[in-house]
Amino acid sequence: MPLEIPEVVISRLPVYYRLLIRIQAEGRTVISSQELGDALGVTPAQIRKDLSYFGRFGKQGRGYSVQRLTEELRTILGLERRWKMVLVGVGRLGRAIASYHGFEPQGFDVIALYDADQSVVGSEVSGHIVRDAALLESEVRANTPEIGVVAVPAEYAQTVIDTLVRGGVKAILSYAPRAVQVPRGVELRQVDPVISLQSITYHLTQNIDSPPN
Amino acid sequence: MPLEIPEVVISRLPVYYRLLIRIQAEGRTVISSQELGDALGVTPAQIRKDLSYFGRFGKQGRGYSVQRLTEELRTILGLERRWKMVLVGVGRLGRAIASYHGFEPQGFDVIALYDADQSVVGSEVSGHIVRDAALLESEVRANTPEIGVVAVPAEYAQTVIDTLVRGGVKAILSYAPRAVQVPRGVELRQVDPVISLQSITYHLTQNIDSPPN
DNA sequence: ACATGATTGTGCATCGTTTCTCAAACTCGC
DNA sequence: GCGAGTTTGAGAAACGATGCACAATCATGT
Repeated sequence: MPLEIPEVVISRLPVYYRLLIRIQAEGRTVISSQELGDALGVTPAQIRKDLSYFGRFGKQGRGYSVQRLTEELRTILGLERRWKMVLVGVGRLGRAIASYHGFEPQGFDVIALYDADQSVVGSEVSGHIVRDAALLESEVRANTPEIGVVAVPAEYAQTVIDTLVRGGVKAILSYAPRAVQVPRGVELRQVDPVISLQSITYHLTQNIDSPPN
Repeated sequence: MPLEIPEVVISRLPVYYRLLIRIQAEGRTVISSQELGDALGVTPAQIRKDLSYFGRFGKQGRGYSVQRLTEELRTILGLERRWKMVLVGVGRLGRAIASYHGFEPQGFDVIALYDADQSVVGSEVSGHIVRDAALLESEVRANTPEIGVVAVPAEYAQTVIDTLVRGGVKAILSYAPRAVQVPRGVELRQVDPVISLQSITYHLTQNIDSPPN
């Protein structure tokens, strides 16, 4: 809390956390920064420095207790509690997100689905009755989900995000294929495979028969 | 080609590109780095510096020709051609990816689907007959897709990626929820909404009643 | 033709991140 | 209990990215 922690550091913690969960499941009880680094393809120094922002969790000559470190990261990341999410947009993509089974085991619950299309409002999707997007702001205000997941067409994304923020949501996970803005104090993450692919193709285009150095 | 371009710069180009496509659709013909920066929430200097790695595309006193800049970025990013992808894993997630309509308009074609589960091999998914994952390496070698998309369970992801790489794929887009490694010369991008959410919750946990400064 | 105003491209300073390094602390075997 | 071997935590150096600031250039209107 005293020191300002770099955002890059925060973004790596979930990666460490997930690896530790797996290592724990494999039955290991102690692990060194060297081994962690090998498994992730990063330097051991980076892992030690990242962790040192939050405390002294290791033991010289020995390494880190897998259980202890897992618990520390869980606390640091706020993963000891469950988080409520609302999903806006139940088209093709929204339905896939709604039926994705990877959120719930990690503590993220989709509590409601919204769409502006009256022909899907009222229908059932993944165990939820789709609600009218016109109710979004007031219901967000009432039910206080922490996170809004946006899976609407690009042209509506900014408006939906503005509405979620007005309703009091403090974080947005956007799947919409366009740049959007959020006010200070609201967290934004964008999931966009096409953007990822388009930086891949830059490299594929360069390496026309120039092998790795 | 002479100078080494920072990876962060490359990763921003697709974002600029997409914005420019939209601006072009809106009918604008010229735009300044100031306006681009405003629309993306970054400084104009960053945009100018990023673009200056590749050439001098702007005009003092005027800005950038939207059409010219769009074309330049398309060339730089290698988006003038189409790219072949194979998708491995046609479970819940794989099916969603296979039926995602956002790849094809951007030049990315899924040419084949693979799965190791014999009960889905041979069935039709999104217009493709699912092929046996045992054939993956040889068929990749024969059909030379540039990109492998991986949507298999975490425990198989590394093996599948190794197979794709042996087959000659030069880039991997992994949706598997675990850290994986690729050899030098192979591009890797990971799509992982849960990891994104877990860095969000760090911030939500911090801001317990401490308003934005 | 010239003055005014706008905007680029880039050198440089600043800021942020990563890696190196090593003293201190610990383990383990004998 | 001691010595050899490990490994952490953190200061400092090295490296990398960002933003400032301004000369150079261009557009526009008079």
